[in-house]
Amino acid sequence: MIVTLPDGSRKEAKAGEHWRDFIVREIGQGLAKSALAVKINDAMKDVSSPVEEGSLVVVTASSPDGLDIIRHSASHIMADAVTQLFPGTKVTIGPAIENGFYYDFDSDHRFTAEDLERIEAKMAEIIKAKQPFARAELSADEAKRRFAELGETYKVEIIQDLGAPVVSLYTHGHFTDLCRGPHLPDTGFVKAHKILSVAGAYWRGDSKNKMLQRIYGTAFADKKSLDDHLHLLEEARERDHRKLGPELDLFTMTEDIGMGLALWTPKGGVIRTVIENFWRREHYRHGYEIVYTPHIGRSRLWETSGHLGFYKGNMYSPMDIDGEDYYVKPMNCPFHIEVYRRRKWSYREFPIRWAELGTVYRYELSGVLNGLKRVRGFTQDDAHIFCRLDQLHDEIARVIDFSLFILRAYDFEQFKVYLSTRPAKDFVGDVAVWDKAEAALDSALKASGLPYQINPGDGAFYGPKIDIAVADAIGREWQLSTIQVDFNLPERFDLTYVGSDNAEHRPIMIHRALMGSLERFFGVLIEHYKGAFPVWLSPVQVAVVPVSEKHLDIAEKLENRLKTHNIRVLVDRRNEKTGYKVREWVVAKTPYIIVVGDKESSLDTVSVRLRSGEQVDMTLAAFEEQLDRENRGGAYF
RNA sequence: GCUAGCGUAGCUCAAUUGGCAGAGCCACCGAUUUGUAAUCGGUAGGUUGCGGGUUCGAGUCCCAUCGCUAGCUCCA
Repeated sequence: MIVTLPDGSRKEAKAGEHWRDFIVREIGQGLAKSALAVKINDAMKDVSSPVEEGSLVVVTASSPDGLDIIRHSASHIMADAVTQLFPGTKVTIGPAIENGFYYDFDSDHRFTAEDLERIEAKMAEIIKAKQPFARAELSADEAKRRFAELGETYKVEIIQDLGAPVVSLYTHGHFTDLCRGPHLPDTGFVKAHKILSVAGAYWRGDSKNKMLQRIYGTAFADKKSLDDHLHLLEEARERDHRKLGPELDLFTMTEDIGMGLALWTPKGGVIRTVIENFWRREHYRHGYEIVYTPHIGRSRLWETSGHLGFYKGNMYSPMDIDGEDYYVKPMNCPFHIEVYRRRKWSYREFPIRWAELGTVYRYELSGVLNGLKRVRGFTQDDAHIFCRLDQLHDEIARVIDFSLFILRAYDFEQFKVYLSTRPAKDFVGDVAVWDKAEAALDSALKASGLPYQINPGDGAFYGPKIDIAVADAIGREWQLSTIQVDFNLPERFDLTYVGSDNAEHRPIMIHRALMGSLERFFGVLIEHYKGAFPVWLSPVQVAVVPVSEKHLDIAEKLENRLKTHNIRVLVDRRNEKTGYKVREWVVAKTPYIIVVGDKESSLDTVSVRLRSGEQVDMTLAAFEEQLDRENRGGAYF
């Protein structure tokens, strides 16, 4: 029996022996010890499973596959611990997930924070005992009988639904679970684990089913990786825009206004003003025109657009105006289309690019609302491009470039791009047009030089789309830009243009948003910058702290001088000690704090305190030059 | 929407088994004239989210409601 290793070497395996023995003999003791599982012909198997012919990859903790196995095994260990500590608990499913694992339990007992600690400790015992994971295969009927005897009704249901004649069970210690595997050689391979939280989850994710208790945990190959991960969680907590936003007085939400509706405070307003001005300036520069449209429209509009058919669940009830139903807009597109429909268009005028910071309202389930990241009222940095099919490639390429330009301005450096293609069924438009559009998106992406991933069948029913996600300062991914081709609305609204052949043709529409929504983008920015906005975005760029009342004159002189540079500068006139005032501006994450006293009477040099806490004396001229640069010339305020 | 947890002054938090709602910061007033992360003293601030109920007595227990937080298939 021939086994091919990743380096291409071919080894002889003895029929009947287990992978562990093979690895010890043919590869080495070291790898045998760190082997968590094997991947034979791309199928994951236990190290204790019999050898097979094919190409072998030994899975260790350093691979994502290995980490998944550690976590999956950890979820079994957790289920073991929970059933030991809380007899009568029914187990359901417990997969490895992106940053850990979970297991869903059905129990009359409500798991508390203290319970989680006990579970974690019990798991440590099981891990210390190095109990081997043993695989057994048996008939589905036999397995059903065994789980039924144990009262594990969910397992019986799962086996039923699987419909497979034979299923596999994994046992460690006295705990047996239905599982596809593979698993670690023994429980001791879980080197670091942590139980994180508990929350409700419906059986099979269906709200009609019973609510189970889902316990989340994570596991790693070593203590340091776990600690790093916990630090990341802590870091995320510190950056949380829901904490920083009100703390830095950037935005607020009130019970009286309603959930999911944000208020931008004056300081947040400064940031938004800069973001919007930058956006407007760059849109004009990039060949867009800006339009403004109202917040409501007659039901007839939304019938034509199809929103009342397929989007009604996200729209608010209509209001009656003179006996007519009007709807608050959940999207801007029908309005831009009406702008288009006001007259005839020639192919010579294409492409047409219309942008709007359009405020929309969408019903979202109360439970999914989340700070600024998921709200019910928000402003999209929306635009619609009307073009011909042959212009699609260039237009998409331009939008991608533009998107990256905008996002890079906010210090996002890493991007992930997703191309979603035609759904298998339930789509509008010709397949041939879809194919051409997808080819255009694909080649535009290739031209951008960005790596991208194709999500087959994930496109909207009306056209393929490109989504761009950024990685923030701590590596979390946020999908911001979306570029969607639309074959549907031009059809529904019977949009036309006159071609060179003097005949009428159907334009293609592109919907796109670069930041997504200003609210969500702001939330992401707060976390990305940890509230320490770069100078051009900072609400207060320079705080001038006079040492005493005697120095108010010189402070105001400095203030006026900086104002001529369009700098947002404030003099702290309060009757407090210097240290007190400095502290407050530091806490507010002000980029520059300048203390002025007797030493600065001439203002030739100023004493500048940087965010780092470093204090530098520099000439006023040099400081102004630096500010101008960092403030992008004050062009956006 | 559903499940669980949580709502005390603008903020951060106290308040024994049900037994007089309190502190610091912030704000305001006064003193102080200050040199790079908190000067001192005083004053004000509350129908304990809102509404019911149990009780001699409710921040505490019960019901309802509003809001916040976590989660609600990444399928054995």
